[in-house]
Amino acid sequence: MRSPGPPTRPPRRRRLLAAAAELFARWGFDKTSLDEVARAAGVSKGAIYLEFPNKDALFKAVVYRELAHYTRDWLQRFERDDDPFSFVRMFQHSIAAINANPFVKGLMTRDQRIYGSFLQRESELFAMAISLRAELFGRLQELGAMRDDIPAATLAYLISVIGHGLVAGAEAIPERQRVPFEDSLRALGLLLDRGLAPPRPRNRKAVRELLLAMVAQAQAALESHE
Amino acid sequence: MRSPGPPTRPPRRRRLLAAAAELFARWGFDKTSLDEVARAAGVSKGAIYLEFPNKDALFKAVVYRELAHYTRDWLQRFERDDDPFSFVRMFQHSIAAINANPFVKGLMTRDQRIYGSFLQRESELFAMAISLRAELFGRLQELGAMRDDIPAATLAYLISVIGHGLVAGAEAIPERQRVPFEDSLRALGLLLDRGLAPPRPRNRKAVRELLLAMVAQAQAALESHE
DNA sequence: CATTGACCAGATCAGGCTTTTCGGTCATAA
DNA sequence: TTATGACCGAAAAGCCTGATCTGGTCAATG
Repeated sequence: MRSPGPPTRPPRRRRLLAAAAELFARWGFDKTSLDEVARAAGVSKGAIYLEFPNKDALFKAVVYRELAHYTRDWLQRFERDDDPFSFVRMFQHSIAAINANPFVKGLMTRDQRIYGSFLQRESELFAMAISLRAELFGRLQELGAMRDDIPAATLAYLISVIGHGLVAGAEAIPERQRVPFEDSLRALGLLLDRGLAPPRPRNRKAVRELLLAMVAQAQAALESHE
Repeated sequence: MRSPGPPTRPPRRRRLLAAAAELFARWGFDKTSLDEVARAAGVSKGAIYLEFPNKDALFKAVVYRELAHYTRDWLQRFERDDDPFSFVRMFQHSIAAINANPFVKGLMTRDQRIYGSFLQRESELFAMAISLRAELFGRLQELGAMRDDIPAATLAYLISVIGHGLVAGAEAIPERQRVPFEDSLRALGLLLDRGLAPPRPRNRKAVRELLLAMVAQAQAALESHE
């Protein structure tokens, strides 16, 4: 028996994904050619088509890979944190992890430079980010860990656009008045900590456990996806 | 004696500003020619240069005019509201008014379609929006109407990028998952209402008065600017 | 003296053409 | 059977040239 997932995960596929991730991150979807990817991965161009049906699929696989990385990053930041649970930390870690990953950041801000023409064709990826968040919030509400007088879907949407503003908006603000990313992140955390808190707080330890479990589960799902 | 402000406010200038506002809003800075503006205003092209030193100045004057309109709009929404004071209302009104004015909305989101090449040259306008907000927040903090454990400047920045996310981010979210603007606005209001509240709330009536006075003052300043 | 609009120079655009690039295929090689 | 890379067609990128547009000026007008 083997761990679940498609038949085999040939190393060639990993090398292709790694090479593609690097090139896509640097040059973007449109300006990265499959010839370059093949060369960087040390295989022939034809080999790409033995692993992926087309360029879009390769790119999407890279994004899934990066989403898994992001989730793992988030999880690690969370676990390293001794605070049992608070929205401050949850969002600080989440948005810091988003900001650290160009693909996830680009996904959130619809960065034309990275996603290029892929943007017009694909919407599944964009939808996923929000529904994952909505699901998480719904669970937190059920658990009494988050205010429930606002629908989870609305909160998920709101947090998404706020995150968008935080990572994209920074560039829209004149340098002189910009606030260091960490400062704005902490301030947002403080804001949400109060803004999202339930009327009477629950067992924070249990919430932390649930949260970690959910994130780990999402990460596993993303990784199996490749 | 005459009300303060530059010497005279010839009607020609008003007509030019009105015509320019309409054309710029429809076609954007780059694709609106001064010939068209002159024709729409019923004056000659040369007359534009008797009022404004160049196209940039005309455009900037239009933006100031629109900022004054926006502030008046905000003020009216506020006054029509019987709730003495709450951040819910304050931000709902503010962002609703922003969203209703293409120039202010475009200023906030750095809309290339309206601001075009003007964007690269100008930063003063962008800076102003934030510093006005920072000043307002500072006063609210002094008055004990807003939490003061976060610097006013940081809060102003944060609210700005959140607003950016709210009006710009909407377009970045797949239709299917989008939440009606009013819903997200109300949710944000609820969030900030708790998130920004001071430890012990003050006289809300007084806060409302102060706020109205400050906004009115800002509006007057903008209007005198033309 | 206030106002006009013909005029200018520089930038932009249109379009027709050639060259290059690139996703995807498949006969061939190992 | 697995993997390669030369090859294909379509699309994009350059490129050139002439036409057009447009911000800004200023002699002429009333």
